[in-house]
Amino acid sequence: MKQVTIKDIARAAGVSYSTVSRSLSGSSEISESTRTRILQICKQMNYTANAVARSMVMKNTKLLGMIVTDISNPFMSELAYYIDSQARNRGYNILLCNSLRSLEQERVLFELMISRKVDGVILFPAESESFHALETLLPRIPTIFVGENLRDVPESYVTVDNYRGAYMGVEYLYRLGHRRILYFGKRKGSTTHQLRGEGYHAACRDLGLTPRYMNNTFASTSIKHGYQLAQQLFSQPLDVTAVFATTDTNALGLMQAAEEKGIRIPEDLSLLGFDNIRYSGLPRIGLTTIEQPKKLLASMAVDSLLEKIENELTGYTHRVLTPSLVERTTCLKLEK
Amino acid sequence: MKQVTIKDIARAAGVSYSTVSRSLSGSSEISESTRTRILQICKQMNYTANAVARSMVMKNTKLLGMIVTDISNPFMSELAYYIDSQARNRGYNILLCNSLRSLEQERVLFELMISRKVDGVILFPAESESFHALETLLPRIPTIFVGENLRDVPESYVTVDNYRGAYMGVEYLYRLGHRRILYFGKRKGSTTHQLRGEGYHAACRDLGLTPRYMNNTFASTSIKHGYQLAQQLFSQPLDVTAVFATTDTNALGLMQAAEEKGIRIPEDLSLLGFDNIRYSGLPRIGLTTIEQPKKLLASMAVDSLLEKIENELTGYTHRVLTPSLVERTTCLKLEK
DNA sequence: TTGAAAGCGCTAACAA
DNA sequence: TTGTTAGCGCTTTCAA
Repeated sequence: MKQVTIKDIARAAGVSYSTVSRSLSGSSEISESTRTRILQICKQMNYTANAVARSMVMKNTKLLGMIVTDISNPFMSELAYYIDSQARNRGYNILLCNSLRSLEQERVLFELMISRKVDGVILFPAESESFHALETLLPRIPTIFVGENLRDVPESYVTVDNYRGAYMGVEYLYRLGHRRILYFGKRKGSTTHQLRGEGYHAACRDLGLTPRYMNNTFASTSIKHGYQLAQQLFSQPLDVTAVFATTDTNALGLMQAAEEKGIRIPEDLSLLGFDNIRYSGLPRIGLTTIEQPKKLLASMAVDSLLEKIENELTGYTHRVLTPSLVERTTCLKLEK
Repeated sequence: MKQVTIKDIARAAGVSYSTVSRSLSGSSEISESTRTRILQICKQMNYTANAVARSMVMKNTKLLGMIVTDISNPFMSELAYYIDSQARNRGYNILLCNSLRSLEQERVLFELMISRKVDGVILFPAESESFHALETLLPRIPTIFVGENLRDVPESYVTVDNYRGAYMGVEYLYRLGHRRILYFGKRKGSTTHQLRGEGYHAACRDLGLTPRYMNNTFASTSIKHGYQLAQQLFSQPLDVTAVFATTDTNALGLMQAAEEKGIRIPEDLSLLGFDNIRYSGLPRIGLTTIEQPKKLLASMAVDSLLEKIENELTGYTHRVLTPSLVERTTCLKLEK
């Protein structure tokens, strides 16, 4: 598996290795004849440029670090797909890591990215504290936060307008005739979820409804935790007609608990989610939900980051996209 | 963002840079006193080793290329999660790419991996032809194929015993009393699916059943294609009591079509899948299926690959794991 | 125990 | 248009 280098090509072609380099880089002043001749020899000798060596001198790697909390989460993996394709179009590849929602892991990984000299990092923050935990490291490498509102934090991010999304959700349920709407799974430690809660609250206020919460005491909004939380909810009589779940995964957990309790959705209880993960569109599930535009989120993340990298931009940008409602079958219109 | 290098540290410490290098690499002969002194200075000056430069001289990158067909596919993303965690434990990181099931893309990506000097590649083949398409490139970099039987191909792979899994599935349905079992979604161009088909066929033969096929004419076994295929199936009277779908995603598509047609699962029709993707365990879905042990598959893939890399092993290994049945709610026991 | 120096494969400034 | 040379940041002989 001996590596064919530029020198071997130079020797074979009887030229200096800068000539070979020039032929390969396409640009530069060089005669068309030697150029094609050398390219031919490269092909014959099975030469493949060494990207590591090039990185060394070019001072870039054409690599983007992507730190997700968990790639097996459908929201992340869908975003990851779009990010990869967008990045590749622009000549970059993705170095993938999972932080497991641990601030400590996240920090280790971020340092790894610095060490590996990636050109930039796309970060799905482990928590709302991620910014502060990484603050000293951030100036060392262009970074964009994705999917989490960071409020007034001085670093770039792209996210959905969670406040607005929640507000829209309540309005929708209101229009269907619902007046007693529970906000299910409100979770601490995430600005995203805080904003969703605030949007819900504001809509209730504006529409004259009484806000009702069922807080999530668990660390995450997984299906399992939604299920456990819903078991608590269903252990006493229901006094609401609709539930607005803070995430689709939480909603799915609730659905499962409802099934077991014989509570029919939407006949007995309407259910609205948030995120529109792929699961939600599945047959038999058909979860009505507030959608995060994942493809757009991904391409904005890549664009913003590359803008920073390629134009050596300092400062930061905040991009906030408007979510939309995806109507499926879990919300019932109440007859008067 | 000026980069602090080993030279800066050396200058600050008043030693040569080989001394600094030795302090960092941990090993080597060096006095404990200077070692700690230098480490201190590194910390003070915020030094982070340049992994690219190290790769240059060490002739390894501690990077594993991972080429998947589509990371948003739940089977892949789950496997990717385990692979990352396993690789990281062993000091490697993952370079992620999506081939989109295109042989041509796959080849481009494989060459990219060579160029980037990853230490090895984990490949989820685009097709059964992947091996031949990459054959000339394979000797240049340690590679392991994952999730696809390649039969007698002289390259390492780890996969599940698809033949056996399908056989087990038929046996299970037989035990429940089913005698007319349709194999749904048989697809060309993939050894995996061919083997599943053969397992089904063999089981039918051994149990005295008549094999019945509904072939997949589409390129993939997605939910959507399963749905379309099932629409065809349901356009004429059903003469089977159970359907064995070639993948869970296909089964999910069929489920949707059944729902629309008013065909109840499992009351009117039993349904068995293959893969056990996460979707399948969801409430309301509860798909009974043949499970691929994803965590095990992932760790075997990493282990086999690292063995090849670190021991500079030549030759190849084939590892075939036995799948297992996961019983949920889509298969009905027929009363005599 | 430490330092000097070569070299990994490449690009680019400068000369010819 | 081409060749010569320095150097990217690091590890590792070899010598002191």
